Amino acid sequence: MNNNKSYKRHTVTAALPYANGPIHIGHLAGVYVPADIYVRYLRQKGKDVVYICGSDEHGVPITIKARQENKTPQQVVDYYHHLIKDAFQEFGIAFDVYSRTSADIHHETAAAFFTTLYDKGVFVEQESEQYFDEENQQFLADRYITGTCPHCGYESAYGDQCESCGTSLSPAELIKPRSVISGNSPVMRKTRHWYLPLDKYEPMLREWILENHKDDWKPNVYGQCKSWLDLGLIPRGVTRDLDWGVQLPLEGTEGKVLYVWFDAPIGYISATREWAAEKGVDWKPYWKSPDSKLVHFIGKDNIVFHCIMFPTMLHAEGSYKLPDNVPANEFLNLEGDKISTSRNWAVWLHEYLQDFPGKQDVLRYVLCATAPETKDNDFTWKDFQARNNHELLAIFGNFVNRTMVLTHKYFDGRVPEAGDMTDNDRETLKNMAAFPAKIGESLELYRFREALAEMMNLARLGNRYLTEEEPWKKFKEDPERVKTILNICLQVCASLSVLSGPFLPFTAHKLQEMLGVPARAWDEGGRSDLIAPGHQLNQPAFLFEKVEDEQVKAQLEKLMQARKDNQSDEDAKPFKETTTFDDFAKMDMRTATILSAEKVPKTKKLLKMTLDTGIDQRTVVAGIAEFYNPEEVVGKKVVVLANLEPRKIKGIESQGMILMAENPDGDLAFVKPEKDFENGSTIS
RNA sequence: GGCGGGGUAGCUCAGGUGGUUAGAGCGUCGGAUUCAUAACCCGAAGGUCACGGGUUCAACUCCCGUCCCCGCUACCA
Repeated sequence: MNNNKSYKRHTVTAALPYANGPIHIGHLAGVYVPADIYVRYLRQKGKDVVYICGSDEHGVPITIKARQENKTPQQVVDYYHHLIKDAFQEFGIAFDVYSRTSADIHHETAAAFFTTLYDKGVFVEQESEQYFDEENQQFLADRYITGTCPHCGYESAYGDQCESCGTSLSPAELIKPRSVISGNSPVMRKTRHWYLPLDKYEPMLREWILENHKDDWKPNVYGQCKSWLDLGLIPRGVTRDLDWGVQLPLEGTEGKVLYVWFDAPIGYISATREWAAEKGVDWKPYWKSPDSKLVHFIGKDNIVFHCIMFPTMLHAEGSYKLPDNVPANEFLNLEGDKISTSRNWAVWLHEYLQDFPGKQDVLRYVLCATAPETKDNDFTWKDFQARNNHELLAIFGNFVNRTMVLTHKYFDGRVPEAGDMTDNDRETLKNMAAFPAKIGESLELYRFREALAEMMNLARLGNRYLTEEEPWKKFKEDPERVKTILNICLQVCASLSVLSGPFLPFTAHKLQEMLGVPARAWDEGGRSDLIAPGHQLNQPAFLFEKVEDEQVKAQLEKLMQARKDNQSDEDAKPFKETTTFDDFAKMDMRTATILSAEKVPKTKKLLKMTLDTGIDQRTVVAGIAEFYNPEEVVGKKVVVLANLEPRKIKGIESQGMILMAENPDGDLAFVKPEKDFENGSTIS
């Protein structure tokens, strides 16, 4: 049913990297390495395939970064676009096109896409109130508003999230909001936006995903989609008030752009158009013809966009086909911790290429072997070393080297002719012939780890055969026999040079040069006549070198340094701005005793408590349930901010706030008077 | 709290419409070997398949409950 043979062409996309930082091993293992292996395999199968990627260059974070660095957004994306593009290229990720969303062709494509949907009446138009900076005459995106976090009191919280306590916010919740641009307090003003009514397309999505792709999508992808569909979809805004991005192609909408999640996936289409124009072919069949297979490689954080929103857009547009598969991977950790750009806890591709020149294939191998296909996985440098030294080098490299050295020693590097075959010879050749189909099957099911292990089994087959036949013992009495043995070993080497291609392109090429054989199609990989008798081999050279302990140690030290730098940053949480005595005096803080406490149902963090303040009894809700059980809290002496404006939380009115101390690890502890004062005592 | 994914040998992972001794690679130990980058090859040890119930002639595989990890989501005065 999903046999690749029934498809005329393949359109393969890899998630567009966001151009505000470099690429790290998590991106590679999750998306680019598997996608690259898949594409190289298809190409070797002789398929018509286009491999699409590019930089995602719009959105608010880039404009913020530009402002911080005193640059234009274009300068920021130019820098990262080239850094990313060059690193991919050097690493051997063989995109047919690596485009960018700031390119003209993308602006055109995305605007036209929007117009088509607009003309079809797909969108819902709605007015809402948003913060507006009067001095600069512009609406403020969530990230452009800063203010005091209502939760932790941090004074530089953003409109969408507080970076101090991690709470997600909406701009209206911020206390004392300020515009990041002018520093002024913004005002609420009406603005108009366009929404994609995902709810209307729910039946289509249900049938397409839940019924048609029950069996061929990965469980994590299918499950995530089902979860979204069962929760019920709601309209999603596709426009934003911002001056960086694709302008809305409508009259009177200056200052409005497409929201990035609408804009970015269209980037796949724009990139395809760019490629097609250069090549002089028609791009449309790659996206619109039912006999094209469309596959999106992404990480698990992108599932909803690629399985729900983008397909809805394509469907609503009307002339596109929907993706055939979205093989999303889980996440890769590094030395036991989450990879984090802001904490600099990562192995950056451009740094790896510097530290390990010429070792692209080693990283490709390790990342494929430990790819988080079914669950999160951990990358460690020790594992990197072991896989290089004990697998790539000891099994693959060593087999090739043994064969080459023996052939040079006994036959001056000329391929000997095979004579009469023994059972073992025939068995070995028969086994070898099965590899292209076996590996290919795994690849077509997106089981890259399995496929890689199978490829290595071919090298194992060679090693076993060579050891069993012991040509170094037989050469004196029976040189004719040795000719046959080495001929067979060389055929295995030649097969390896074909079948390792998708996984280890640099190594495959090097091996082909060493053997003096051309690149071959995938299905020729198991043949026993890939290298002809009498053919002169080149000198043997090592395919892989040992990774030494010192190199591993250096990488680990680099990471430890990052961790150290990071910790010292965190410990030094800066003081807040100076406040006035008058402001302080406005706060009425009292000692109180907790009379009763219970967990608020259906929440993880909330505790509902009754306090005796000495003056009254009141209800307070606090987010401390992760640190205190209701039972252990009762009877505790606490300090409460008693004149804080009451607020409803989960339907319960909270009349005040209990003062808590928080350490750098995020642990909470009650603040309480040192002596056991009666309830209602004032704090000043 | 709701939802999704996952918890299988020291490590990284396969597996199964329920059925003889639960698999692989790496690591460890032993043997054999010397063509090879002390590598290859052979063999062994290692697992109450997270935990507790249930269904069954039979469960790691199905059902119920619990715990732990990751993600999405709600919540945090």
